Amino acid sequence: MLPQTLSHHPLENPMRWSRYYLFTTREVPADAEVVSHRLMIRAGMIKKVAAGIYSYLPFALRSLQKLEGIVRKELEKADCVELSMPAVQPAELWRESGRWEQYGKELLRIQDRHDRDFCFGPTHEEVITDIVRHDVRSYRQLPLNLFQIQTKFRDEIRPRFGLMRGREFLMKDAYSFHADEACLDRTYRAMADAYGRIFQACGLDYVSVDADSGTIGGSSSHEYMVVASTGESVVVRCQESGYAANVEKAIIGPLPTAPAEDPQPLLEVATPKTTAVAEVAEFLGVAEEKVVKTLIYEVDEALVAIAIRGDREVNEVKLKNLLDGDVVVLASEEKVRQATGSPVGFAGPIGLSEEVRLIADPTVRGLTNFVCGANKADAHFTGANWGRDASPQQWEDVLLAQGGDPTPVEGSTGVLEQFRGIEVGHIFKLGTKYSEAMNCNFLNEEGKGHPMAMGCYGLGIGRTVAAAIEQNFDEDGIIWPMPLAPFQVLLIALNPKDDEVVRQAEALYDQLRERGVEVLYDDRKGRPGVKFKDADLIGLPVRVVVGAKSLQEGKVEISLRRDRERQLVDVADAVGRVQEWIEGEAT
RNA sequence: CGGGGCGUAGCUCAGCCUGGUAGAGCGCACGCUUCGGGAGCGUGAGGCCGGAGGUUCAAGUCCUCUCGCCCCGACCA
Repeated sequence: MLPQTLSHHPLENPMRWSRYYLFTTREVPADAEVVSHRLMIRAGMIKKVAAGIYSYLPFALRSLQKLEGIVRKELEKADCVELSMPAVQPAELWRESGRWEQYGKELLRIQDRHDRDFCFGPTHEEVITDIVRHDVRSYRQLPLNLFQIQTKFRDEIRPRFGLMRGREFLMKDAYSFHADEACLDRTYRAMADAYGRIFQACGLDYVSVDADSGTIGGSSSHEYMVVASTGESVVVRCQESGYAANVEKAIIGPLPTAPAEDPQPLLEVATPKTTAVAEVAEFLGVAEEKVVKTLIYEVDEALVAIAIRGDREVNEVKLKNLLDGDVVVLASEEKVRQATGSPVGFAGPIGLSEEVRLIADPTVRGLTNFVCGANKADAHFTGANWGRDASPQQWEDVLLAQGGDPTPVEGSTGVLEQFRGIEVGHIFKLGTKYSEAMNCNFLNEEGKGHPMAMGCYGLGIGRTVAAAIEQNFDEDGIIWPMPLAPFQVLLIALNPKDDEVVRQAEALYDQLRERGVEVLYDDRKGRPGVKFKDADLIGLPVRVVVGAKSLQEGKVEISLRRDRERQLVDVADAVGRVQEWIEGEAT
């Protein structure tokens, strides 16, 4: 998308609703589940073309462009320079980085007329690295930081929630190149600051969290989460210690453990048909924390047993990173039988098949006389103890953190709270992963070649606008934060058949435009009720109503969408008051 | 990819079990009344019932296949 300015000469840009392309609806398809999706459809912002693929109608486009403007301004402050790369990319580059094979089905692969392979870019590390390696030779040219705002495509397994998880989506992506890690660290921090300013400027309640770096790879990574109950990500945070992380990544402080007991003999007890931890615990009259749950995972071809406290869950992202497997899934019934010699539900760390690697989570380390499956149908052990009865090959943290857990920050007694968020930004330190694979090198002071250190910084444009709605709405519609509002003001001619109403409304319209106010003028020949309902639905921050009744006293009514408290002001004062309010709402 | 569901008017959906004249609400057009919180009455336009095969005297309805979409689970800005 090319840069566009919203500060056109006002009089050249008449925005009369009767001539504008904005069609609201009362009804919404049953599958629009989340608020932002429903409201964007009802407010005539987006139109689905195919699964996960939308047209941005004019009203939505203005909001997207507002956000783009904020992003540009803040990135330029961070010395980040805009460019634009192609959406369609040759397979050749992706083969060079190794991702043509790695990326999987999410990468939309296409062929041209000569049967040459291309993909529709889901991200642009390869292209940018290719550009930079040709132009940059010397450390003197570094660091560099480049960004674009562009349409990307990821062939998501399951697109949903409108713009929140489309297949085609608008993203700002930036890439930085450095002579050393220290320089990368500085830019990474500068970008983190810029992101903070961007989300703050949008009026969003957000939090930045430690994140897993996923398929993009690299060392350090942070996500920016907009707090929303409909978010698809789960986040934990400790206000006291300042720790915040995606649960995929989150670590916790040591959990309190029961005091060690004198060892008891290992005893096999009959536990007919009790497979779930809760059942076992109740049947044997022990706490769930004293049960060691053992899960059998298939990692590529191998089998791995994971021992974890009975009342807790395994974090499969951590597990996947730990085992470095392409596919990590819970084992099939058949494989479980192979590993344990018993049906699902009776696995335990004692007496597993030789070929199964046992990994135990620290949550079970301090347990004495614990309960676990006996690797035998309808049987469990009591009085089990590490060392004497079983010894894991590895102790590794594979715990899924949850609210109420202690913060991992040493010296703090803080507790994690858990909430949901929408991931609107993600920044990574890539290191030299791509520069090495693709020979993106520079010469240092000694004239020696080195791969450049890289960072990459994504920000979902469409998703952020959706998140803004997700965070700012009521039962009647959207409540735009001023910085992202498609227009600042909605001016309504309430009785379009009344000549005086029209005359005054037109005059106000001209005056507002002359002062550079972004105003949508509802000049439609509709009934008042319809206009009010539409006004609430589309949610522009400031509303000005010119109606026959108040006009008889020389007044017009102004209100904010946020609180809808109406004030009558003299016609002559209206424009000034509106401008004051716009200033006040500008966050 | 596994499991479930849906394709009928511009939109949201009924009708399908139990085969026999194509429906409702909203929207749209026209008229009269109404006119500061999605008006009332009347009239009207609008459909290859996703597509292809089959069963049947007869298929929106039953069967098979296909395409598309959606929901629940494994991916990510």
